[in-house]
Amino acid sequence: MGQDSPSDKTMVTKGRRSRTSFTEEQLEILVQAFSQNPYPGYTAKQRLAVEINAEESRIQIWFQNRRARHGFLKRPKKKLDPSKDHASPKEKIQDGRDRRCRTSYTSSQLQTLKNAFTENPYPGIDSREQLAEKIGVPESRVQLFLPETGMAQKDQEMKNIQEKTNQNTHIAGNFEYKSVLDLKLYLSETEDTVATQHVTFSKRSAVVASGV
Amino acid sequence: MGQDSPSDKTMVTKGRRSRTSFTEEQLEILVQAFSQNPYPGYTAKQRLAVEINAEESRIQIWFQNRRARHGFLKRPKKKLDPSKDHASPKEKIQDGRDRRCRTSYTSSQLQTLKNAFTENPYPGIDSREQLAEKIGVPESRVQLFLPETGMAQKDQEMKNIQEKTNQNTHIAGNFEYKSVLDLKLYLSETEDTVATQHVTFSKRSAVVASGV
DNA sequence: GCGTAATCTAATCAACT
DNA sequence: AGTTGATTAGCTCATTACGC
DNA sequence: GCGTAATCTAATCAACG
DNA sequence: CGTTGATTAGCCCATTACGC
Repeated sequence: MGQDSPSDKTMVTKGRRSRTSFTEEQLEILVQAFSQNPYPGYTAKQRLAVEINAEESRIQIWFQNRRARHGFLKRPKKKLDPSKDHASPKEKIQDGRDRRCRTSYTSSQLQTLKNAFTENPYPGIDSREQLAEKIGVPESRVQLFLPETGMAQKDQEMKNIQEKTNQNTHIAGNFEYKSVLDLKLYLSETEDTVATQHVTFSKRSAVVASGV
Repeated sequence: MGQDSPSDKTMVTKGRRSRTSFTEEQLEILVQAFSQNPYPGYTAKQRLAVEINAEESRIQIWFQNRRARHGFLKRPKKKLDPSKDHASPKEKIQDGRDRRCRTSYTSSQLQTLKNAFTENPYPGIDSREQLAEKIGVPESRVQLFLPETGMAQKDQEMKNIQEKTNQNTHIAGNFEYKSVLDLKLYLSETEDTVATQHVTFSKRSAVVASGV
């Protein structure tokens, strides 16, 4: 899905944010911070933002790109380096648990956002800042709002539920079931009597390993 | 749900269509037509509209109000008066089968309508005519569009599906099931062996009458 | 607990040098 | 043309975790 | 066949005489 | 203030029937 006609691309890509260029000193600080922790929390990013005089969202993007391009893929599940110092237990844990506070939108704000979304799902930077000004929300939040929630979400959800309802039937024991959820119920009801069944249960598929 | 504060009512009821007043002769013709057929088809209404020089939608409303207020409730299912003439079989059947052609909306028109709807679910006559002009559709269609389709519909649909998914569990045989659909499957699988079960199956509930 | 904002990865687009 | 900031998709909605 | 525009009823709002 | 045109809801989406 790479090469489309350039016409629709111009629709999509009009008015993007002007490219930020960091100075030498700014980059120095960023690289230094990255080497210490490629996954800074919100406060860390905020601190950096103040330190180098940039928006926090730009720093967010910088870290994302840096992570994607300078190795360091696969975010460590908990802490990847237990050999390091673990002296101050409170100072070290700035890894995952520190993020921007959830912004909650009033219904009128949601209205405005949804309307803007239906009119143009890919607003340029100017439209976004206009919106941000209008509803009193940082532009970075407006930018991230659209894919997150709103109508498209609802459409998708509906489609999924539809498909889930029309899901292929599964076989368990002597019976046929339509929904994985019900299969689970059935198995949990019978697992005392038929204890040797091995069931792999994921969100969307269930496989019965052994027969009755 | 009758008496709310008058404030929101003014929001809802601002800018309604100016009250049409029919002349004596117009009323005479309308009453005459009503006595012949209280449920005129589209062509009949159109004919009347030309005859008395009024919009077809106004005539529609007039007939609705007349039906509601001058007896004649309970629309006959097929034809309520078989004792009458049945000589010309083609001329008589102008009852239900003659209606305005479906207007189909382009996606851009739908966009405009939906946006207008989310901005203001109850537009006044002026907003409606503005919209109608903008998208090239009769105002009467714009007026009727909003409750018909659009977003609200989708919301309702989702809510229903949600409820269907979270339906109460049912008991059949020794097992517990979550979905009525699955209950149906189960029963159909076992109905040879347990043939005396009586099942009432509707869209939303299934009741097992007899035990195993 | 559910809803959903925040966050993430992978891929691509595009401005600047 | 390479570098790198910005944007987009994420397809049985990506994953996580927090506010209400 | 499904999606949905057209149509309907019952109730209420509200302008005009 | 009654008559009557206009509007709104229709609560497990009001019902009907037509276009695609």
